[in-house]
Amino acid sequence: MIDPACPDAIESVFEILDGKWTLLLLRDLFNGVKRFGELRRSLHPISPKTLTDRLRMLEEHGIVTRTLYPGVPLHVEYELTERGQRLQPIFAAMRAWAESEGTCLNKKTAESHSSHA
Amino acid sequence: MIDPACPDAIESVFEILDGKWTLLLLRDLFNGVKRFGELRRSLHPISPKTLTDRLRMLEEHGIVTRTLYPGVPLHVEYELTERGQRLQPIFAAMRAWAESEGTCLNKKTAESHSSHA
DNA sequence: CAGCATCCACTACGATACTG
DNA sequence: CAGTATCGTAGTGGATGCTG
Repeated sequence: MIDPACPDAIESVFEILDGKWTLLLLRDLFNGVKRFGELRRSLHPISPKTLTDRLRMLEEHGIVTRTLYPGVPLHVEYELTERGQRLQPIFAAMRAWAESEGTCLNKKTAESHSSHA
Repeated sequence: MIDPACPDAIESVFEILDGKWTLLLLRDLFNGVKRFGELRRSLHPISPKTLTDRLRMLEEHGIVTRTLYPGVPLHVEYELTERGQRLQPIFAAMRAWAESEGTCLNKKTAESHSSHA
């Protein structure tokens, strides 16, 4: 049953989590304050454009805060808000499911060979 | 910290939930067995192509089963597997988050000044 | 009824180069 | 360091028409 007052609450949440690097990005931020370059290295082949896009989107949704420390060289820190921290149960539920299903579910569950990444 | 044995479990789950109508589709299926046309009407402006795509994807992931009842006219039923049913806690977590944040989070959080939470 | 085939529009993402 | 600007590409979803 869906709360009538909030019919597509789930979609709203999903909207926040959507995007190619969002989950990994949040995972990093759950571990504490991070700098732009730090995230970039951690997410490895992510482009600066995409990383910025994700960060801005999360900012708009009130999930992360951006803090600029003036000076040269630049220093910017990203940190989860309280609201962002509260997303953790969702991650926990996802992880729990994946683990309970065993085998980490290979991306190609129903096939023997993979062709899509 | 992430389970080292399953580093991107969350991504795997997200991969299943991804796609434009997946969440609403699953929401419908949580309510019981559904027929193609039934889902199509419920998801309203969804195209048959997309609905089929989602259904097939979920089938491949072992989330739903497709049952064909031969005869004319055709009769096909879709139903969640046990594996699919176990996704519910994830939905519950998402819904809980959205509701705890109040206001169902309008898609345009940052547009107007929603200083009141 | 329950799809499949085809074409098309859109947009998300990546690569690259440049700037305060 | 932390981005922005621009461009190109690939994938994703929609519209439509046809079929078992």
